[in-house]
Amino acid sequence: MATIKDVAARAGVALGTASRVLSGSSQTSADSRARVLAAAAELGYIANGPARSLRRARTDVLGLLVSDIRNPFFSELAHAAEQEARRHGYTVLLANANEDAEQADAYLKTFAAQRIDGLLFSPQGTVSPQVAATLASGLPVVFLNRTIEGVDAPLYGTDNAQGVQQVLAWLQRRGHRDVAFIGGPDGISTGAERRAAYLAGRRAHGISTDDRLLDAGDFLAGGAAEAMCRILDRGVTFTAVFGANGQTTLGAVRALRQRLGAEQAARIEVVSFDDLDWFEFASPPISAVRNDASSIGRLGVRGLVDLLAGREAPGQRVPTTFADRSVQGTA
Amino acid sequence: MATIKDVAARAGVALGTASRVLSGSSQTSADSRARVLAAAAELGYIANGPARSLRRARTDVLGLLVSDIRNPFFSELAHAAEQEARRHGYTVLLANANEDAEQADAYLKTFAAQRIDGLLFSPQGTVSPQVAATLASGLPVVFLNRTIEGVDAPLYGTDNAQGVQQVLAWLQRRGHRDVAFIGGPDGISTGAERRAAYLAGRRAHGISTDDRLLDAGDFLAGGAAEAMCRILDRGVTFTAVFGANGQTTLGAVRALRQRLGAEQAARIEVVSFDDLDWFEFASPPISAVRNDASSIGRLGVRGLVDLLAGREAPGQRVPTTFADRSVQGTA
DNA sequence: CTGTTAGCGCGTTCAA
DNA sequence: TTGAACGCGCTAACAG
Repeated sequence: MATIKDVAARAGVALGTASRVLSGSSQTSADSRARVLAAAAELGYIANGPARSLRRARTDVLGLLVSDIRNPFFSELAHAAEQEARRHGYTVLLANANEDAEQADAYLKTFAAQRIDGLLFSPQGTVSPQVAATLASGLPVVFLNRTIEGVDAPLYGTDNAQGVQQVLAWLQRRGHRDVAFIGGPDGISTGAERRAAYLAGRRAHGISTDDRLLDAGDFLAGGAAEAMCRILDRGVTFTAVFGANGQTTLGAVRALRQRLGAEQAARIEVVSFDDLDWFEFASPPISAVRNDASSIGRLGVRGLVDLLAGREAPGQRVPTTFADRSVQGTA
Repeated sequence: MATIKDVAARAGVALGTASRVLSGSSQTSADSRARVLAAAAELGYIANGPARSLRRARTDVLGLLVSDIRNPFFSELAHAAEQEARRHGYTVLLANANEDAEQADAYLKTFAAQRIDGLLFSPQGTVSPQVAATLASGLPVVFLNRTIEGVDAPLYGTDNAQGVQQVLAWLQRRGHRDVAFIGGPDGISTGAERRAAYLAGRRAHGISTDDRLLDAGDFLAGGAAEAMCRILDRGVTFTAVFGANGQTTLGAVRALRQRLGAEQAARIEVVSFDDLDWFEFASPPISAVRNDASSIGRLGVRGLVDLLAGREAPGQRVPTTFADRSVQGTA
């Protein structure tokens, strides 16, 4: 692979001149500029990133640590973040914690070794030693979607309170009184916020405050299905189910159909935080809070870029919209 | 951030000794080993990756370029690949071409700049100049799921012929004669292979050879919906639809329901290459070829690791299974 | 087994 | 504007 030395030799200039042309740092004569560029093109020169990083003490790489890349919310977020980062001249190193604090720690170490310039982080909720070390290191950090209590880093995430309000309003409009709520882990900020907003608002929207209708999973389909089963086992009746994220709703619907059969299950209306492709096909169709992953990813990157440029990054709550798919004439 | 020099000073040994202990290259005395390790722990030393890469002329980073990270098949594949790579001591740099050859080129350039050690590649089908340069550079490459005609690199992918056979057998068992087929781009190897297998096998399975029942999209929901509409517009009747990948099936179902309404659409059976979470909830449920993304990702990484170690990597077709969800008593 | 030293490729400083 | 020289942090080669 050609080095800058090869380029300089071919262009008949000194190494320094070639470097100046290629990294555009200072003025060069039109003549040497042209010759260096031509030589570089002929040789297919691509600067050696590690060498450049070593010298400049920055990598132009941002780390993105998400909790579960198979969750469509995060894969869309990752996609948007990547696009936005590229626009600002950064490469994204994507890591998937797989909802597992140990893996998150391992990746944070990898990020540190790679000397990323900044971190986009969707945390598990716990402050492990590695997380603490990362935060203490002075690395610019932005939280995406989830935050950690007491940590001073801007959060770019969904307006959970607003989303839950939309669900509550919908439940009331649909006349539901007995509603099963399947939340997420309380240690994850989105889980806690959505649960808190639901508990705070249910009475005012005419919804039963019977806590036997409440349970929580792990924000994955499996744990949510178990939670749904526990509620069913308690023998309280309900006419609607509210799943606190997309995977949770998936698990809940699965459990309902398995336990009650498709026909009985279809008598229960389902509403979800997070909108998924197939909700329109469910019977009955599932209404949902649209959680704008793209915007969160994009804004998060912009915030981090601001931080890196020494500017302020205040964080931001992204508004939700509600997709009402309830069928006319039923209630 | 602490350097190896700091560690050596603190441990009271020379730089080289610290390096030997920390990278475990050669034998060191138990004493210096203990002292270096202690010093490193106290300082929270993490080796500078770029510097190490520069010196060793390798990065221990693998590039993974997928065509669409928002496609669940690829997000699962990426997840599995990442896990497997980690087991072998590699970090994965994930890039998303977004089904766009230009973006793919941009990422290949980034990979080259980062000096990745090897590439896992799910190509668009076209050999752009950048793809050609990458292949010509001698970088070890493995294709995942898709290949490029005439390029000599091992492919780890689905056994498309087998999968299509399973669909054909199912269609025959269900007594379908008039089947609409929505394929993918012919330039993508999976699109071409699935289409070829379908065309080759349909007559033997008692399926109409009327080519008005054939169309193709872009392997995304939007293009597939358009293809479905074109078939509907031709006015030929059919009792089943076969979507050549998951997103295609999604688009097809959407189009059917929009054009025919949910009730009429429910009279048409749908079968898919790729299995998605929600197929069990569709009415009627959608049967599907299970496409083992995890295995493909895992095997691909192993193949690339073999290549990097100077061993052979023959490539492999991963067998499919079929999820028959057809409802008893109907046909 | 350990200390010393060269140099990976690059950007930047200092002189000219 | 340009050339020459230095050093980023690390590993490997060599000498002891």
